Amino acid sequence: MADQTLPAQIANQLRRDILRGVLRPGMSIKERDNADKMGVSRTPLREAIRILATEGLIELRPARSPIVSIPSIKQIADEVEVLLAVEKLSGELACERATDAEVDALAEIVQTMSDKFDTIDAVEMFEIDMSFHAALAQAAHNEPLAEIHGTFLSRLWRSRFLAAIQRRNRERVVDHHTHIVDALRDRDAVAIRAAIGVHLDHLAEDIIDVITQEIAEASADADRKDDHETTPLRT
Amino acid sequence: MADQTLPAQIANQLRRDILRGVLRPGMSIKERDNADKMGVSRTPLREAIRILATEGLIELRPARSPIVSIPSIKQIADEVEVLLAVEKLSGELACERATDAEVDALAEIVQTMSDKFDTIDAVEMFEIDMSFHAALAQAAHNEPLAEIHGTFLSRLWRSRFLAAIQRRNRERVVDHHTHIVDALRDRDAVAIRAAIGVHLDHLAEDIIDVITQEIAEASADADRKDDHETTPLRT
DNA sequence: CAACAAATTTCGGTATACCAAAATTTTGAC
DNA sequence: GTCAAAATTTTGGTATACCGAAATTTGTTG
Repeated sequence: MADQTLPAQIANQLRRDILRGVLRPGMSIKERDNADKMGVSRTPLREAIRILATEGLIELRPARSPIVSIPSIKQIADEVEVLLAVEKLSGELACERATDAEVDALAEIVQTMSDKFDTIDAVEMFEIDMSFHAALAQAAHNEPLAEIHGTFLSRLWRSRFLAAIQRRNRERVVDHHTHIVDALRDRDAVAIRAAIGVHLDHLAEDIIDVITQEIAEASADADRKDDHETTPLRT
Repeated sequence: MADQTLPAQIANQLRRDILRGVLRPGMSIKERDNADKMGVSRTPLREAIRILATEGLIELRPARSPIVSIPSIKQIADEVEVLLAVEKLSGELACERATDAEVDALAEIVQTMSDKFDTIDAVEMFEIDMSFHAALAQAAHNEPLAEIHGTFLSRLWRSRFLAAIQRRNRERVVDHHTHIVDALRDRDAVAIRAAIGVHLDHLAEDIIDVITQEIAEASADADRKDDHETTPLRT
């Protein structure tokens, strides 16, 4: 892990905190506080914040504290729309260009999913899911494509995660991925687009449900102090 | 123009220099030199470099000077592939969602293109072209989509520009755009995908030609000092 | 003259200092 | 007690200082 640059490491840490919900949407990320907390100076932390901003996890406001992004339903829907197109293209290109070894690697990941389904927790399952989609982008042999694919995956990470822990069932998680690999084995571009479409359409619905719920909760305690973990009592 | 942040302004300046060829592919961008030259400190210039790096115009190398990206043919082909998919999606969504006013605005741009074709230079024509594609992304009413569309447009800006000044003819520049607007007027998603496909397929060929040529030239004087405008004499 | 090694310079990465704009708190008037 | 205005603190933006790693130059040796 030490082979990454310091800003990248800091970004990883912050990303985890955001995605796991330690830093909740709307909270401000103060440069000094977080820099001190992590034992680094403001400079690399600042850079880390920019990284997460381009990933869409943090929202920069000129001359104000950056805040953890509060994705609207429309925004999430838009992002799913893009992810859908990007992943369909990846699948299509992978049908043309993937090596047999790469297809086997994808199949391996799905097998792992199936094997471990009942023994691991949602976070671990989710990380496997992420690795599957990353491997698919790799198999398309188009680096910039893999790059934006990664960007949108991480933008939707938290939403997907929240959706995943609610709608956890073997059929969705395993079968849909199996369909994708099967289509890839057959080098069937039409089938893979369809499989990915089904996969993400379901995802979109799940996400919308979860976010709608979260927004409802958020407006319930809208006046909480947003830079403290605990809600302080009013004196 | 003063309403932008300082790093953004610096990035704009550098971007222009790169796209116009003042900073040629392979040249190193030293923080101190450029900061002094532009009368700012290293901090905002550093940030500007990161911005351009995410746009793909600059390549960061750990512990080394960043260099102006030297896109390979494969890389450009990959980027065109992505741009194609992104713009097709934009067109499709625009067919569903564009307001009549937005369609009119697009048509207006094409009209301007046609009117001014014989009187303005390649750079100006190109900027109009860029504004057309940006407006199309806007009409799709999907902000993250417009964002990555912009990213890939700027990554391909220089290549497209080089291609444009070589293959300049009214039929390509005007007719193709007209087809796109017509399809949009008809709200015909299939037609607009086709029109965009034709447009960018031609573009891809042109770019490949130009870049092949540029690479050939570059290897001819491969040993030039890459951080000076003029080739210094060896003593 | 060539080649390798040591000294020097250059340069990116990080930390720190300073400033101006925002936000917050305090204070004073009504 | 309330509200507004002023003083204070907080915070992001920028400049500068410092460090260690790379690259370059210089010097030495065969």
